[in-house]
This record gives sequence, C-alpha cells and structure tokens, in this order.
Amino acid sequence: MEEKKYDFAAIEQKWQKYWDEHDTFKAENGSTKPKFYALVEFPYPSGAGMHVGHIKAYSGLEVVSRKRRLQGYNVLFPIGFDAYGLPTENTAIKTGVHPRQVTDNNIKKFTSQLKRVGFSFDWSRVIDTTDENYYKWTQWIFLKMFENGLVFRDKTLVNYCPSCKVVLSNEDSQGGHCDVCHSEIVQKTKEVWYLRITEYADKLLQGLEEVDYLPNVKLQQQNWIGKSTGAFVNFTVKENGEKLRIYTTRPDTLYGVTFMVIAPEHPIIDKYRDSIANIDALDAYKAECAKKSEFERTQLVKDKTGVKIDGLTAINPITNKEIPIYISDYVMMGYGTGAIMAVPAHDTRDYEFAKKFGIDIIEVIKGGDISKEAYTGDGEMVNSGELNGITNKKDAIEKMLTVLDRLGCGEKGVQYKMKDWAFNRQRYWGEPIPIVHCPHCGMVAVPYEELPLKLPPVQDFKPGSDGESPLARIDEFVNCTCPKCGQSAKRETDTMPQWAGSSWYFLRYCDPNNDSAFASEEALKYWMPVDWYNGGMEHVTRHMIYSRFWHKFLYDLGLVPTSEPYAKRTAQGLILGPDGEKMSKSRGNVVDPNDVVDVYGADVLRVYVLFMGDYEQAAPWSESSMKGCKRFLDRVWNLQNILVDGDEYSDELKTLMHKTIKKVSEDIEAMKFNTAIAAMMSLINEITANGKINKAELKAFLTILNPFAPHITEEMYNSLGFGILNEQSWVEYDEALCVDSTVEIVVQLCGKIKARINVPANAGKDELLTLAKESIADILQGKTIRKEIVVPGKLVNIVAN
RNA sequence: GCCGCUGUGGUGGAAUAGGCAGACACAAGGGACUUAAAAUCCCUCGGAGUAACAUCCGUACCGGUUCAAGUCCGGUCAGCGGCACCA
Repeated sequence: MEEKKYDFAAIEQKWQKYWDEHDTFKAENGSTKPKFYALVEFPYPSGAGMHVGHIKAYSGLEVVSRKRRLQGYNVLFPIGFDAYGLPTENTAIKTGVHPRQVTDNNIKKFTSQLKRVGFSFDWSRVIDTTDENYYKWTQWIFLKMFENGLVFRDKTLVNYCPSCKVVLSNEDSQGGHCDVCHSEIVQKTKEVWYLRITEYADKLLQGLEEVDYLPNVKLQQQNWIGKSTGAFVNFTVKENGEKLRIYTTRPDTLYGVTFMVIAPEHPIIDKYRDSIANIDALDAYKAECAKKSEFERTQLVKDKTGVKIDGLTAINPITNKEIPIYISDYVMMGYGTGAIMAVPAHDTRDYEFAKKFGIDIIEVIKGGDISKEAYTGDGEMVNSGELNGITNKKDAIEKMLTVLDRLGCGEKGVQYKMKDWAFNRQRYWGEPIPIVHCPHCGMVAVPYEELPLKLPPVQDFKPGSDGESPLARIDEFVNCTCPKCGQSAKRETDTMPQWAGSSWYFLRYCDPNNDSAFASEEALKYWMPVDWYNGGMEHVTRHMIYSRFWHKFLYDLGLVPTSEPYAKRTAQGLILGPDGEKMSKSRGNVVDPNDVVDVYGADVLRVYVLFMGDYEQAAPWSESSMKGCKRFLDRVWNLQNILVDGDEYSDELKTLMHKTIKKVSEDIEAMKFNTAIAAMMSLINEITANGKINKAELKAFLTILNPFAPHITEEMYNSLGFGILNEQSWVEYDEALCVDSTVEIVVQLCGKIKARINVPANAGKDELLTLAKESIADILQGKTIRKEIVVPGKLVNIVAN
C-alpha cells in the first residue's frame, strides 16, 4: 500500500474550507434537537494579537461542543469581540490611527488566528460591541435601568487613574491599581454616573445557591459582595442633640464602648465647625489624609493616627456615659456610616488606637488578657448590665438587639463591601451615555427611537487634560434639544466603561441580527441559560458580577426567561511562558499560535494545550513537550498503514476500546482533557504493539479523537471511505464490556506486597482468599493469621505473625 | 492580618470513594537503522542496595487514626491566588 504523507497544512485548510462552505457549526434557532449553549469569554482584540492562552481558554468548550454535536445536540458555540476600551484608544493616540481602524484591523487579525486553529464557532453570529447595531441595545438596557432608578449621579470620592485620566469602579481598581495601566489610583471628588448594583447585592448572593460554579468562583464572589449582618446604633452628640449613627457587627459589646471614631470626611465636622475648638487641627489632619495614597493608607495599618474633636462629645445610648469623638483615617467614609463605636477591649484596631491615645479599655467579654491585647474570641459577658452571664455571642447579640429596640436607638442592619458601580469613562472609545442635561427638565433620557446615539466620528480623540471626555469638545454632539421640552440642552459626554458591552453579550448571540429587540423572546427562551461558561479567574469579581447584575435586572423586567445567565462556570489555568513566568509582551515570552500552527499544525496545538496539564491549573509552555503531541498525531496518521477489515471490535482490543471510550467520554465532561488524551495515547501504544487495527476500531478511535484534533481525524475518516465524521454519532461504550475477564490483584502480608496473582474478575471473596493464600503459602508457613482483608479487584491483605 | 488553594521523580503531570505511588508524556542515557544528521524503532530511567533477585527507604516536615494514608485528622513550614484598617 502506498503511504500517504501527513500534510497537516493542506489537510487543515481543506477541512476548514469544507466546514465554512457547509455551515457545519451553524446553530439553529428553534430546532427540535436538545440545545447546548457553550460560551467562552469573547476576546478584547488587542494589537498584539492572540497568544496561546486564548487558545487554551477556548479549547476546553471547543472539545465539549464538538462532542455534543456528535451526541445529537443543537450547539450554540459563538464568538465575538469586546472591542471598546482603553488599550485600543491608547494605541490610536500613540499612532494617530483612528480607534475604529485599529479595532477593525485587530478583529481581522484575531479572526484569522481563530480560523487557523479550526474552532467550531458559529461564524454567522459574530458580534462586535462597537458596532452600532450592537451598542444600540447596550444603550437601550442602560435607559431601562435609568427608567427604573438604577442609574444615578453622585459627587463623592472616586477612584481616579491619573495616567488613563478616567474614573474607575471599585472592581477596576482592585488593590489600589488601575486595571488597565497598573498605575496607582488616587482618590478624587468628582460627580460621576453610578449603577445601583448594591440593590442587587442580595440577589447576586442568593443566586449563587442555584448555579453550578467552581467553588472558589462562588467564594470570591461572596467575598467581593461581602455581606455582613449587625446593627445600626444611634449615639447622641451631647452639645447639639445630633444623632451620630454607626454600624457594628458586634452590638453585644456596646457596654465596652469608650470612644467613637469618625472618618475624616464625615459631614458632621463641617456642620458643627463653629462649635469645634480645634477645627484648625482637624482641617490639618484632613488635608494630610487626603494627600495619602491608598497604598500609604493601608501600609500604615500598625500606626494609628487621629485627632480628638474638641467640642463634640457623644453619649452611649446604653450606658448614658459621655465618651470622646476622634477623627481617624482608619474609618472609611465609604463603608457603613463613616462612623464607628470603638470597643478597644475587643477590637484590635480600636485597641491600638486606645493605647496610643490613652483611652479607657473596658472588658465586656471574659477569656483574654486585655492588658496585653484585644480579645476577639467568645466568652462570658461581664460589665454589661442585662447581658452579664451570657456566654454565647449569638445570644448576646440577640439580647442587645431587643434592648436597642426597646430604647429606640438602633436596629438590626446589613452591610455590603460591594459598592455601587462607577459607570463612566471620560474617554472617546466607548458607548455614549444616552442622557441629555436640560436646564429646565434636568436629566432626560434620549428617546428609545433615537437609539443608537452614535459615537461621532472625530479626528481628535485625545482625553481632555481636566478629566473631560473628548466628546465635550464636539459642539455638534454636545448641543442638542431637550427631548422633553424642546429647548436647547447639552448631551452627556462621558462614555460607558469597558464592561458595559460584555454585560449582556451572551443574550445577543441568541439572536444577533435582531433589530427590533436585543434578542427575540423565542430565541432567548430556546437558548438561555448558557449551559456552560468557561473563562478566566480574573473576571470573577468584574465581568461575572456585572453581567449577572444586568441579567437579573432584565429578568425582573420580564425580558429574559432565567434569573441566572450561566448555569455552570469553570475556569482555565494560565499558560505560562517557557520560563515559568506569566506570558507578557514586556518579558518577551509570548507564544504566537500562528507560529505553532505553521510548524506543527493546528491539531498539534489543540492537543498540546489540553495535554500540558490540569486544565484548571497554570502550566509552563514547553516546545519539546509539544513535540510529543506531534509524535502522537503522526502515529495516529500511520494507523492507516496497519488497517485491516472488521466491522466489530476484535477480541483482543474489545475491552480496551470500551474502557478508552468511557474514559474519554467522562474525562471531557470533567474537563480532564489531559487524562483523556493520555488514555488515547495508551490505546494507540497498544494498537501499535499489536501491529493492526480494524475498521470498526479505527472509526471509533477517530471519533473520540475528533473533538481534540478535528482536521486529521476528519481527513482520515473521509479518505478511508467512512463518510464525513461530523455527520456521525459519538461512540457509545458498554459498561459491562469495560471489565477485563481476569484481573491482577496484589497479595499483601501485613500491608507489604508479597505476590501478584491473576484471578477471574468475577471471583468471590472466598475464592480470592484461597488463591491468595496459595500464592504465599511458603511465607505463611508457621504463622498465625490474625486478620484477612479482601478487596475484590484490588488486593488481599493477610495480617499474620 | 483574614479567606481560599497547592506542595508527588531531572521536568509537565497521573493515581475512582482509604487499597499496587509515579499512568501518559518530556528530558537524559544506551542501542538499532544511516556515510552522517534528522526522523523512526527498541531498552533503561525515584533513591539506597544486589552480578541479578531479595530487601529497605520514598508523595514538603512532625505526629495520629487504620490491616492499609499521596489521599483522612492535628500541628509546622513553603509557594500561589483573592480581599485587605469592612467596624
């Protein structure tokens, strides 16, 4: 037989063209087949192009999708581009090329890279968040939120990136650094747009109970939302009767309060400036705090600073004792009420502060040594009036809540760490916020029928030096008439943040060309929810939270059929550079998938990114290790040379075939792609050793390998006259046939292996024991048997001495 | 500081639910083929030990439970990730 060469370049091109022309992976709306919606995070089309990390991120659900299709599902596996954002705009500013042009170029580059890998995306549903037919609906949803009171403007301290010149949300400035350029964030008072995501905090938390997310994805979201329960308590300012409200998680320690602390920005200071004797000292302290960066504020944890307010005294509502009030930057204006009751005996921060300022420390919970440090554990309540003697924290809190209720000075309360979403960018390359500022009517929504409010095509898209959006300089855009009263008005010039478009893109895929709705009801009903969503851990407390919020809002309006967008969420691990470091342009350790495809082919790349390690763990790139995958596919190709007739699995391979099909089938579902591939490697090793494979075996083998290496398997299947692999069915296995007729079991004496024996797989315990004893009869001689353990299929352990 | 995860050969990593540690690969060494190289094929490959077996040790470290521990429990150390003065 003439040997054909494995010309991967020609084969891959041929089948990619075939799939394209035959719409092989097109998802069908409203099909009667069972649906499966697999979603991967659509890329941000950066100028650098894709790196192999993207390929790994998409390969997981690519394999699942291909398997599902063979299993008879109608699969929606879409891709698109999340193209608004700062990097593109920064490139544009640097090179002078318009962001529209930059984006189009990058999308072209990404598309060609993705196509070369042979992903089975439905290319007819590609979306681009910067397309006006798309962002029309982003604006539409924003207006729905505006209509429902979830959009507001507020002038508060915001996170500001001095380098990008934009206001950032909390999610975008984690760790005090800009998400885009990593510059240090400064706090700035500015009036900006917010989305009231905190209104959905509880729903976002509760929703986690009904979804199948990785445990640490759930945990990170729970921590980010940061729900705590406690109480609000009103203290009274002696001099003027003002209520000073605090939040505490430990109302049980109210008898231990010896002072209060308020944030430097607390409004009560300005309200009573005239009655504060040391107002100059307070102002000086405030100015000092404002200068500190976020970093400094957190680094100086140990060294508490503050100033006592001279002229304001608080009264503890429970004890009626007078206590001093301090300002200190260890209390934040942005959490709780910006004021705390300080219980130095039982809170480490309050303890440090009290020690430094010589304030009384009163023990109310027994169990620690408060002369040395704060005691934060449980114990018997003391010095606490009616709470004395209670030993359980929960009971003490309950009791105190009834006392507060009786006195009318406090009540149970809930707080979240999550803050409202600062929803704006003072930049050009984003969705314009469809609001008009009218001197008579205030903030007025742009009418729905005027959407999309188009981003004006300008030449000068540099950000303003004063933190103003470039749109503010475009008179034709800014000047407009009020939709309500018809008089002249001005448009909002901020644009939406990068996360806007991605907050609902999974809905658009269901019906991407609809121009009368973001997606039709039928399409949403058919496809939603996303059955399986895979992406990176870095999006868990940003995109994942945001998009769940938008989806839940739409659900409350009855516009989407499910309360949660994603039924299941998994995450892939990073691909590290060959040096074990995170891949980055600056380190120069980025691997371009095109280079790999050129030299080894797409199938090798696909197999390797899944074989390199646990899918969920980070693993370093290794070219030599990838060569092993090339060898594997070469051996697969060579199976053609040892092909024999046979419509059923041969006796010698039957069990191994069933076992391997089972293993691969199950491992794909568990995302254990590495062991699935290892099992197929083992099978081919066995086949090669046998020197032959029959048609039934080869067909089955090519089918289970197909999701991983679709080109080579399709080519072999087709050229051997078996038909088109994509039109076949996934192969089934028979559980009963996965068991060998004989198995090797281990015979142990006192836990040490003494012999290995082959026994019938169905042997009973007694039979096993007899056979085992026979096998080590010589060693057993003269010993007294104490215990016999028989584990069928595994081992026999005899304890004797 | 708090929360979570992870520690297995020279390397990436396997090991169902407590039951043969190191599957599958990579690298390395040896051999075959070759004028030679590449490719391919065969052998060895945790450590000590032996002519070869036997035997002993070995899953970060210390201890425990068990006939049996990489796996369970207690403690320690190291690395990674998230949050971080959250009241």
